[in-house]
Amino acid sequence: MLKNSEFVSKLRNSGLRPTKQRLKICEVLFNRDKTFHFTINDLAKNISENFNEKISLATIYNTVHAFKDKGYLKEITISSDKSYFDTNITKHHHFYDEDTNLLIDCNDNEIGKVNIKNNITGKKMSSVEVLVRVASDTQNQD
Amino acid sequence: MLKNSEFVSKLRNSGLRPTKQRLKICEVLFNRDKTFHFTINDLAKNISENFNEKISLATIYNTVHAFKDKGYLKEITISSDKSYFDTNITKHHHFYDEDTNLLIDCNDNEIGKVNIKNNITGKKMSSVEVLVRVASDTQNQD
DNA sequence: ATTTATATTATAATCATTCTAAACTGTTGA
DNA sequence: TCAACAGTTTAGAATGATTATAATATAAAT
Repeated sequence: MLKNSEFVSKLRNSGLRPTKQRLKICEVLFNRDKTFHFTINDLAKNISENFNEKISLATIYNTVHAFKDKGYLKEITISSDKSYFDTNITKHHHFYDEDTNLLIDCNDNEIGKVNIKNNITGKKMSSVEVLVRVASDTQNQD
Repeated sequence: MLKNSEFVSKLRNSGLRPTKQRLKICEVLFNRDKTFHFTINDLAKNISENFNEKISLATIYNTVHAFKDKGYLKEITISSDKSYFDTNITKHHHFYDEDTNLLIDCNDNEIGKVNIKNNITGKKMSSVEVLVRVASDTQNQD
């Protein structure tokens, strides 16, 4: 639950001008109690349906990517045609419900630490992510 | 290292007619000692450069998807704009080298068993996959 | 052989994303 | 305060990967 002036400094601190559009997107994404997952399409729809001001689709793309680059969002790719963004930027894993197409964060008490015994020589690990796909017992068994 | 007659029965057994095009694609994908990763583009290029016969891009898409649906290939999505297919269909995890854009299979002795303590109620886990992104120490630290 | 279902093909259509370049806005500092 | 500049937004066009189309060809069944 951040307020407008905090978004202004957050943006300024990362070299992004606090424009009307970016502040609106901050409000939609970060002015909440809980983190959540969204697609670009979800976000565009949310803004156009719930607010009077219209933000161009190009700006939504630009802003989401800028926020991702600055580390305010994480991207989670489920399949070639489904990309989600996550406002939870801490290290965590996901369940993906194939019946509902919903992503669900894992708590640390749900998936234990992944034990990586050997890394590629000369490389640094930049992330370790687990995706557990789930589906109801009676379908999607393929 | 399978031979042509084996591909014919493999295809017939899964309800796919053993056409010239599918057999050629089988040969390119499965007539090898080691499994490997490829993109649709890699495969199309490989076929057009190394063989006289030309296979339509639509057929390559259709065939790769048919093979995936039948369980002869696994798809690995790295980001929204990069999708790889893997001829290794056993359960395993991956390293992704962000410098070279290369996928590397993990052996079981490189990543220990992922310990999932709680699944979503009423759901069956259909897959558990770990992706470890790596990059050289001197770049891609963001 | 003939028929029927399935597969291939070139090309067109689609759709998400990115590009473009003109108009606009935030910031700086005179 | 206000010009000047750099950064931002915008609508619409361009791109590019994937999928649809519908005519032709091929495999399998009768």
